[in-house]
Amino acid sequence: MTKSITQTIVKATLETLRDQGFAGATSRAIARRGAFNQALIFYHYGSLENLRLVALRQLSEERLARYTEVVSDVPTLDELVPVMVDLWEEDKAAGHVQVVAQLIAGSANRPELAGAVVELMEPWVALAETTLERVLPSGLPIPDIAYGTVVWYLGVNLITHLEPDGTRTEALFNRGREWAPLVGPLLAGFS
Amino acid sequence: MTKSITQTIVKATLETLRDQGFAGATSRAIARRGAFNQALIFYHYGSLENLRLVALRQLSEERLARYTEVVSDVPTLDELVPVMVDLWEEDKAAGHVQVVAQLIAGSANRPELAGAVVELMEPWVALAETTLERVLPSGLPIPDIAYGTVVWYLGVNLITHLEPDGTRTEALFNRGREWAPLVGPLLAGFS
DNA sequence: GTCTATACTTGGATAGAC
DNA sequence: GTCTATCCAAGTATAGAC
Repeated sequence: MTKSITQTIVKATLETLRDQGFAGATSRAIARRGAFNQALIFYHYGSLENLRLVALRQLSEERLARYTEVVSDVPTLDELVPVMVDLWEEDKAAGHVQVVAQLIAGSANRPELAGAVVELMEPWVALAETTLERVLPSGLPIPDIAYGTVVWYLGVNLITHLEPDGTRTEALFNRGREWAPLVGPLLAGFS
Repeated sequence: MTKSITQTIVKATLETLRDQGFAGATSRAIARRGAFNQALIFYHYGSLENLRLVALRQLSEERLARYTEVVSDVPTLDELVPVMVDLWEEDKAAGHVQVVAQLIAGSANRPELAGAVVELMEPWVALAETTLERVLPSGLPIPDIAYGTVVWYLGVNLITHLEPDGTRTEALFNRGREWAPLVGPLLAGFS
Protein backbone atom coordinates (compact mmCIF):
# COMPACT_ATOMS: atom_id res chain seq x y z
CA MET A 1 0.00 0.00 0.00
CA THR A 2 2.10 2.89 -1.23
CA LYS A 3 0.71 6.35 -0.74
CA SER A 4 -1.22 7.86 -3.60
CA ILE A 5 -0.22 11.16 -5.09
CA THR A 6 -3.43 12.79 -3.93
CA GLN A 7 -2.63 11.86 -0.36
CA THR A 8 0.89 13.19 -0.78
CA ILE A 9 -0.54 16.47 -2.00
CA VAL A 10 -2.98 16.83 0.88
CA LYS A 11 -0.29 15.99 3.39
CA ALA A 12 2.08 18.55 1.93
CA THR A 13 -0.71 21.12 1.94
CA LEU A 14 -1.35 20.66 5.65
CA GLU A 15 2.34 20.75 6.48
CA THR A 16 2.87 23.91 4.49
CA LEU A 17 -0.13 25.61 6.06
CA ARG A 18 1.26 24.71 9.44
CA ASP A 19 4.79 25.92 8.79
CA GLN A 20 4.31 28.84 6.44
CA GLY A 21 0.83 30.09 7.27
CA PHE A 22 -2.02 30.74 4.91
CA ALA A 23 -0.26 33.32 2.79
CA GLY A 24 2.83 31.15 2.56
CA ALA A 25 0.99 28.04 1.45
CA THR A 26 1.20 28.74 -2.28
CA SER A 27 0.93 26.03 -4.88
CA ARG A 28 4.62 26.28 -5.50
CA ALA A 29 5.54 26.06 -1.82
CA ILE A 30 3.28 23.05 -1.35
CA ALA A 31 4.77 21.28 -4.35
CA ARG A 32 8.27 21.99 -3.10
CA ARG A 33 7.40 20.61 0.31
CA GLY A 34 5.93 17.40 -1.08
CA ALA A 35 8.61 17.09 -3.77
CA PHE A 36 6.11 16.74 -6.59
CA ASN A 37 5.36 18.81 -9.64
CA GLN A 38 3.37 21.98 -9.12
CA ALA A 39 1.06 21.27 -12.04
CA LEU A 40 -0.24 18.16 -10.30
CA ILE A 41 -2.17 20.28 -7.85
CA PHE A 42 -4.26 21.68 -10.67
CA TYR A 43 -4.58 18.38 -12.44
CA HIS A 44 -5.89 16.60 -9.36
CA TYR A 45 -7.73 19.38 -7.55
CA GLY A 46 -8.54 21.99 -10.17
CA SER A 47 -7.55 24.92 -8.01
CA LEU A 48 -5.59 25.74 -4.90
CA GLU A 49 -8.78 26.91 -3.21
CA ASN A 50 -10.34 23.51 -3.73
CA LEU A 51 -7.27 21.73 -2.42
CA ARG A 52 -7.45 23.82 0.74
CA LEU A 53 -11.04 22.74 1.16
CA VAL A 54 -10.27 19.07 0.74
CA ALA A 55 -7.36 19.27 3.15
CA LEU A 56 -9.43 21.04 5.78
CA ARG A 57 -12.23 18.54 5.51
CA GLN A 58 -9.89 15.60 5.80
CA LEU A 59 -8.09 16.96 8.82
CA SER A 60 -11.33 17.81 10.58
CA GLU A 61 -12.83 14.39 10.03
CA GLU A 62 -9.68 12.60 11.09
CA ARG A 63 -9.33 14.55 14.31
CA LEU A 64 -13.02 14.44 15.12
CA ALA A 65 -12.90 10.65 14.95
CA ARG A 66 -9.96 10.62 17.32
CA TYR A 67 -11.57 13.03 19.78
CA THR A 68 -14.84 11.13 19.71
CA GLU A 69 -13.07 7.88 20.41
CA VAL A 70 -11.04 9.16 23.32
CA VAL A 71 -13.71 11.28 24.92
CA SER A 72 -16.72 9.02 24.81
CA ASP A 73 -15.41 6.82 27.63
CA VAL A 74 -14.88 9.62 30.09
CA PRO A 75 -17.60 9.86 32.75
CA THR A 76 -16.63 12.88 34.90
CA LEU A 77 -15.29 16.39 34.50
CA ASP A 78 -12.14 15.93 36.48
CA GLU A 79 -11.24 12.97 34.33
CA LEU A 80 -12.18 14.84 31.17
CA VAL A 81 -9.82 17.73 31.69
CA PRO A 82 -6.55 15.76 31.68
CA VAL A 83 -7.79 13.76 28.71
CA MET A 84 -8.44 16.97 26.82
CA VAL A 85 -5.04 18.29 27.76
CA ASP A 86 -3.48 15.14 26.33
CA LEU A 87 -5.38 15.59 23.09
CA TRP A 88 -4.20 19.15 23.04
CA GLU A 89 -0.58 18.08 23.37
CA GLU A 90 -1.14 15.61 20.56
CA ASP A 91 -2.58 18.27 18.29
CA LYS A 92 0.02 20.78 19.23
CA ALA A 93 2.89 18.42 18.48
CA ALA A 94 1.39 17.62 15.09
CA GLY A 95 0.44 21.23 14.47
CA HIS A 96 -3.10 20.24 13.57
CA VAL A 97 -4.98 23.11 15.01
CA GLN A 98 -2.48 25.66 13.88
CA VAL A 99 -3.57 24.60 10.44
CA VAL A 100 -7.19 25.11 11.36
CA ALA A 101 -6.48 28.54 12.79
CA GLN A 102 -4.70 29.50 9.60
CA LEU A 103 -7.55 28.32 7.43
CA ILE A 104 -10.13 30.08 9.52
CA ALA A 105 -8.23 33.35 9.47
CA GLY A 106 -7.55 32.93 5.77
CA SER A 107 -11.19 32.27 5.03
CA ALA A 108 -12.00 35.94 5.56
CA ASN A 109 -13.14 37.22 2.20
CA ARG A 110 -13.32 33.66 0.81
CA PRO A 111 -16.97 32.64 0.99
CA GLU A 112 -16.47 29.02 -0.02
CA LEU A 113 -13.81 28.33 2.57
CA ALA A 114 -15.73 30.25 5.21
CA GLY A 115 -18.82 28.16 4.52
CA ALA A 116 -16.86 24.96 4.86
CA VAL A 117 -15.40 26.10 8.17
CA VAL A 118 -18.83 26.83 9.62
CA GLU A 119 -20.17 23.54 8.33
CA LEU A 120 -17.24 21.55 9.69
CA MET A 121 -17.47 23.21 13.06
CA GLU A 122 -20.97 21.88 13.64
CA PRO A 123 -20.03 18.28 14.57
CA TRP A 124 -17.34 19.60 16.92
CA VAL A 125 -19.84 21.67 18.81
CA ALA A 126 -22.16 18.66 18.85
CA LEU A 127 -19.43 16.48 20.35
CA ALA A 128 -18.73 19.12 22.96
CA GLU A 129 -22.43 19.25 23.80
CA THR A 130 -22.96 15.53 24.32
CA THR A 131 -19.74 15.30 26.30
CA LEU A 132 -20.53 18.22 28.55
CA GLU A 133 -24.06 17.00 29.03
CA ARG A 134 -22.59 13.82 30.42
CA VAL A 135 -19.99 15.31 32.76
CA LEU A 136 -21.71 18.49 33.92
CA PRO A 137 -24.66 18.67 36.29
CA SER A 138 -28.00 19.45 34.69
CA GLY A 139 -29.47 22.91 34.69
CA LEU A 140 -26.56 24.60 32.95
CA PRO A 141 -26.73 26.23 29.50
CA ILE A 142 -24.85 23.42 27.81
CA PRO A 143 -25.09 24.56 24.18
CA ASP A 144 -23.52 27.90 25.00
CA ILE A 145 -20.85 26.38 27.19
CA ALA A 146 -20.04 23.92 24.42
CA TYR A 147 -19.81 26.61 21.80
CA GLY A 148 -17.76 28.78 24.11
CA THR A 149 -15.37 25.91 24.72
CA VAL A 150 -14.78 25.24 21.05
CA VAL A 151 -14.24 28.93 20.45
CA TRP A 152 -11.78 29.11 23.29
CA TYR A 153 -9.88 26.13 21.96
CA LEU A 154 -9.59 27.98 18.69
CA GLY A 155 -8.20 31.06 20.39
CA VAL A 156 -5.61 29.01 22.19
CA ASN A 157 -4.47 27.50 18.96
CA LEU A 158 -4.18 30.85 17.31
CA ILE A 159 -2.08 32.29 20.08
CA THR A 160 0.12 29.36 20.94
CA HIS A 161 2.44 29.53 18.01
CA LEU A 162 3.33 33.10 18.95
CA GLU A 163 4.71 32.28 22.34
CA PRO A 164 8.39 31.57 21.89
CA ASP A 165 8.25 28.59 24.23
CA GLY A 166 4.56 28.06 24.89
CA THR A 167 5.05 28.33 28.63
CA ARG A 168 2.04 30.49 29.20
CA THR A 169 -0.38 28.10 27.54
CA GLU A 170 1.33 25.26 29.36
CA ALA A 171 0.65 27.00 32.65
CA LEU A 172 -2.97 27.46 31.66
CA PHE A 173 -3.44 23.76 31.10
CA ASN A 174 -1.63 22.78 34.25
CA ARG A 175 -3.95 25.03 36.16
CA GLY A 176 -6.86 23.36 34.44
CA ARG A 177 -5.69 19.97 35.59
CA GLU A 178 -5.22 21.30 39.08
CA TRP A 179 -8.63 22.93 39.44
CA ALA A 180 -10.78 20.48 37.53
CA PRO A 181 -11.59 18.32 40.58
CA LEU A 182 -12.87 21.39 42.43
CA VAL A 183 -15.12 22.71 39.67
CA GLY A 184 -17.39 19.69 39.38
CA PRO A 185 -18.70 19.70 42.95
CA LEU A 186 -18.99 23.45 42.84
CA LEU A 187 -21.19 23.48 39.74
CA ALA A 188 -23.45 20.93 41.35
CA GLY A 189 -24.70 23.85 43.40
CA PHE A 190 -26.57 25.02 40.33
CA SER A 191 -28.71 22.01 39.80
CA MET B 1 -7.29 70.17 11.71
CA THR B 2 -7.37 68.19 8.49
CA LYS B 3 -6.20 64.62 8.66
CA SER B 4 -2.61 63.93 7.76
CA ILE B 5 -1.70 61.53 4.98
CA THR B 6 -0.03 59.17 7.43
CA GLN B 7 -3.25 58.88 9.39
CA THR B 8 -5.17 58.29 6.18
CA ILE B 9 -2.79 55.49 5.31
CA VAL B 10 -3.04 53.80 8.69
CA LYS B 11 -6.81 54.08 8.63
CA ALA B 12 -7.04 52.56 5.17
CA THR B 13 -4.70 49.77 6.27
CA LEU B 14 -6.92 48.81 9.18
CA GLU B 15 -10.04 48.95 7.06
CA THR B 16 -8.50 46.80 4.37
CA LEU B 17 -7.26 44.26 6.89
CA ARG B 18 -10.75 44.10 8.32
CA ASP B 19 -12.55 43.70 5.00
CA GLN B 20 -10.06 41.76 2.88
CA GLY B 21 -8.07 39.82 5.42
CA PHE B 22 -4.31 39.65 5.76
CA ALA B 23 -3.63 38.25 2.33
CA GLY B 24 -5.95 40.78 0.74
CA ALA B 25 -4.40 43.78 2.42
CA THR B 26 -1.81 44.49 -0.26
CA SER B 27 -0.23 47.88 -0.79
CA ARG B 28 -2.37 48.37 -3.87
CA ALA B 29 -5.60 47.41 -2.13
CA ILE B 30 -4.84 49.71 0.77
CA ALA B 31 -4.06 52.62 -1.54
CA ARG B 32 -7.25 52.00 -3.49
CA ARG B 33 -9.26 51.96 -0.29
CA GLY B 34 -7.79 55.21 0.98
CA ALA B 35 -7.79 56.82 -2.46
CA PHE B 36 -4.16 57.79 -2.31
CA ASN B 37 -1.15 56.87 -4.37
CA GLN B 38 0.37 53.48 -3.74
CA ALA B 39 3.92 54.83 -3.67
CA LEU B 40 3.09 56.91 -0.61
CA ILE B 41 3.07 53.80 1.53
CA PHE B 42 6.71 53.21 0.79
CA TYR B 43 7.64 56.84 1.05
CA HIS B 44 6.11 57.21 4.50
CA TYR B 45 6.57 53.74 5.95
CA GLY B 46 9.37 52.14 4.00
CA SER B 47 7.65 48.79 3.64
CA LEU B 48 4.26 47.21 3.91
CA GLU B 49 5.48 45.08 6.79
CA ASN B 50 6.38 48.19 8.74
CA LEU B 51 3.03 49.80 7.99
CA ARG B 52 1.27 46.74 9.36
CA LEU B 53 3.31 47.07 12.53
CA VAL B 54 2.48 50.73 12.98
CA ALA B 55 -1.22 50.11 12.34
CA LEU B 56 -1.34 47.26 14.83
CA ARG B 57 0.41 49.28 17.49
CA GLN B 58 -1.89 52.23 17.02
CA LEU B 59 -5.05 50.16 17.16
CA SER B 60 -3.91 48.31 20.23
CA GLU B 61 -3.02 51.46 22.13
CA GLU B 62 -6.23 53.19 21.18
CA ARG B 63 -8.44 50.32 22.26
CA LEU B 64 -6.46 49.60 25.39
CA ALA B 65 -6.99 53.19 26.49
CA ARG B 66 -10.72 52.83 25.90
CA TYR B 67 -10.96 49.53 27.75
CA THR B 68 -8.93 50.83 30.64
CA GLU B 69 -11.12 53.89 30.93
CA VAL B 70 -14.40 51.98 30.89
CA VAL B 71 -13.35 49.06 33.04
CA SER B 72 -11.52 50.77 35.86
CA ASP B 73 -14.75 52.03 37.43
CA VAL B 74 -16.44 48.66 37.64
CA PRO B 75 -16.36 47.14 41.12
CA THR B 76 -18.11 43.75 40.76
CA LEU B 77 -18.22 40.81 38.39
CA ASP B 78 -21.89 41.02 37.55
CA GLU B 79 -21.44 44.65 36.58
CA LEU B 80 -18.27 43.86 34.66
CA VAL B 81 -19.85 41.32 32.32
CA PRO B 82 -22.40 43.64 30.69
CA VAL B 83 -19.76 46.34 30.38
CA MET B 84 -17.48 43.90 28.58
CA VAL B 85 -20.32 42.85 26.32
CA ASP B 86 -20.85 46.49 25.38
CA LEU B 87 -17.19 46.91 24.57
CA TRP B 88 -17.43 43.79 22.51
CA GLU B 89 -20.34 45.19 20.51
CA GLU B 90 -18.35 48.34 19.99
CA ASP B 91 -15.35 46.45 18.70
CA LYS B 92 -17.44 44.17 16.61
CA ALA B 93 -19.24 47.03 14.91
CA ALA B 94 -15.94 48.71 14.12
CA GLY B 95 -14.27 45.42 13.19
CA HIS B 96 -11.33 46.17 15.46
CA VAL B 97 -10.56 42.75 16.72
CA GLN B 98 -11.10 41.13 13.37
CA VAL B 99 -8.10 43.16 12.37
CA VAL B 100 -6.17 41.86 15.33
CA ALA B 101 -7.11 38.28 14.55
CA GLN B 102 -5.96 38.76 10.98
CA LEU B 103 -2.65 40.19 12.06
CA ILE B 104 -2.07 37.43 14.56
CA ALA B 105 -2.83 34.73 12.04
CA GLY B 106 -0.77 36.51 9.42
CA SER B 107 2.18 36.83 11.76
CA ALA B 108 2.92 33.14 11.38
CA ASN B 109 6.28 32.95 9.69
CA ARG B 110 6.82 36.70 10.15
CA PRO B 111 9.07 37.08 13.18
CA GLU B 112 8.87 40.86 13.44
CA LEU B 113 5.11 40.99 13.41
CA ALA B 114 4.87 38.03 15.76
CA GLY B 115 7.19 39.75 18.21
CA ALA B 116 5.08 42.88 18.13
CA VAL B 117 1.92 40.90 18.78
CA VAL B 118 3.39 39.22 21.84
CA GLU B 119 4.70 42.51 23.11
CA LEU B 120 1.39 44.30 22.57
CA MET B 121 -0.57 41.54 24.26
CA GLU B 122 1.24 42.08 27.53
CA PRO B 123 -0.60 45.21 28.68
CA TRP B 124 -3.92 43.58 27.78
CA VAL B 125 -3.22 40.64 30.02
CA ALA B 126 -2.08 43.08 32.69
CA LEU B 127 -5.37 44.98 32.45
CA ALA B 128 -7.29 41.74 32.68
CA GLU B 129 -5.29 40.79 35.76
CA THR B 130 -5.86 43.98 37.71
CA THR B 131 -9.52 43.99 36.76
CA LEU B 132 -10.11 40.40 37.73
CA GLU B 133 -8.18 40.85 40.94
CA ARG B 134 -10.66 43.54 41.85
CA VAL B 135 -13.89 41.73 40.97
CA LEU B 136 -13.04 38.14 41.82
CA PRO B 137 -12.64 36.71 45.30
CA SER B 138 -9.07 36.06 46.40
CA GLY B 139 -7.53 32.61 46.25
CA LEU B 140 -8.07 32.09 42.54
CA PRO B 141 -5.26 31.73 39.96
CA ILE B 142 -5.81 35.20 38.54
CA PRO B 143 -2.91 35.35 36.05
CA ASP B 144 -4.08 32.19 34.34
CA ILE B 145 -7.70 33.25 34.32
CA ALA B 146 -6.68 36.60 32.87
CA TYR B 147 -4.60 35.03 30.14
CA GLY B 148 -7.33 32.52 29.41
CA THR B 149 -9.84 35.34 29.09
CA VAL B 150 -7.77 37.30 26.61
CA VAL B 151 -7.20 34.14 24.60
CA TRP B 152 -10.89 33.40 24.59
CA TYR B 153 -11.69 36.90 23.45
CA LEU B 154 -9.35 36.35 20.56
CA GLY B 155 -11.06 33.12 19.59
CA VAL B 156 -14.45 34.76 19.61
CA ASN B 157 -13.21 37.45 17.32
CA LEU B 158 -11.72 34.96 14.95
CA ILE B 159 -14.90 32.99 14.67
CA THR B 160 -17.50 35.71 14.71
CA HIS B 161 -17.03 36.97 11.22
CA LEU B 162 -17.67 33.49 9.87
CA GLU B 163 -21.15 33.20 11.27
CA PRO B 164 -23.53 34.51 8.65
CA ASP B 165 -25.54 36.42 11.21
CA GLY B 166 -23.54 36.19 14.41
CA THR B 167 -26.47 34.70 16.32
CA ARG B 168 -24.42 32.09 18.06
CA THR B 169 -21.95 34.52 19.54
CA GLU B 170 -24.84 36.79 20.42
CA ALA B 171 -26.43 33.95 22.38
CA LEU B 172 -23.14 33.35 24.15
CA PHE B 173 -22.96 36.90 25.39
CA ASN B 174 -26.58 37.00 26.41
CA ARG B 175 -25.99 33.90 28.48
CA GLY B 176 -22.98 35.63 30.02
CA ARG B 177 -25.12 38.56 31.07
CA GLU B 178 -27.69 36.18 32.48
CA TRP B 179 -25.35 34.04 34.53
CA ALA B 180 -22.88 36.66 35.70
CA PRO B 181 -24.78 37.48 38.90
CA LEU B 182 -24.72 33.82 39.88
CA VAL B 183 -21.04 33.20 39.31
CA GLY B 184 -19.70 35.77 41.74
CA PRO B 185 -21.28 34.35 44.90
CA LEU B 186 -20.45 30.86 43.72
CA LEU B 187 -16.74 31.57 43.35
CA ALA B 188 -16.70 33.03 46.82
CA GLY B 189 -16.87 29.43 47.95
CA PHE B 190 -13.21 29.10 47.01
CA SER B 191 -11.81 31.78 49.23
C1' DG C 1 5.57 65.17 -0.75
C1' DT C 2 3.04 63.31 -4.38
C1' DC C 3 2.64 61.62 -9.00
C1' DT C 4 3.60 58.29 -13.21
C1' DA C 5 6.00 54.75 -14.91
C1' DT C 6 8.25 50.79 -14.47
C1' DA C 7 11.71 47.15 -12.84
C1' DC C 8 11.56 42.93 -10.83
C1' DT C 9 9.42 38.86 -8.47
C1' DT C 10 6.14 35.54 -7.46
C1' DG C 11 1.87 33.28 -7.92
C1' DG C 12 -2.24 30.72 -10.17
C1' DA C 13 -3.20 28.29 -13.92
C1' DT C 14 -2.83 26.12 -18.63
C1' DA C 15 -0.77 23.98 -23.06
C1' DG C 16 1.36 20.48 -24.93
C1' DA C 17 5.20 17.02 -25.01
C1' DC C 18 6.03 12.60 -23.13
C1' DG D 1 -0.80 11.05 -15.07
C1' DT D 2 3.35 13.60 -14.91
C1' DC D 3 6.64 16.70 -16.84
C1' DT D 4 8.55 21.37 -18.90
C1' DA D 5 7.60 25.66 -20.40
C1' DT D 6 5.07 29.50 -20.30
C1' DC D 7 1.14 33.01 -20.12
C1' DC D 8 -0.71 36.46 -17.46
C1' DA D 9 -2.11 38.88 -13.38
C1' DA D 10 -0.73 40.93 -9.24
C1' DG D 11 2.51 42.12 -5.83
C1' DT D 12 6.60 44.99 -3.54
C1' DA D 13 9.38 48.45 -4.25
C1' DT D 14 12.07 52.20 -6.65
C1' DA D 15 13.41 56.02 -10.04
C1' DG D 16 12.60 60.22 -11.49
C1' DA D 17 9.42 64.00 -13.10
C1' DC D 18 6.75 67.53 -10.99
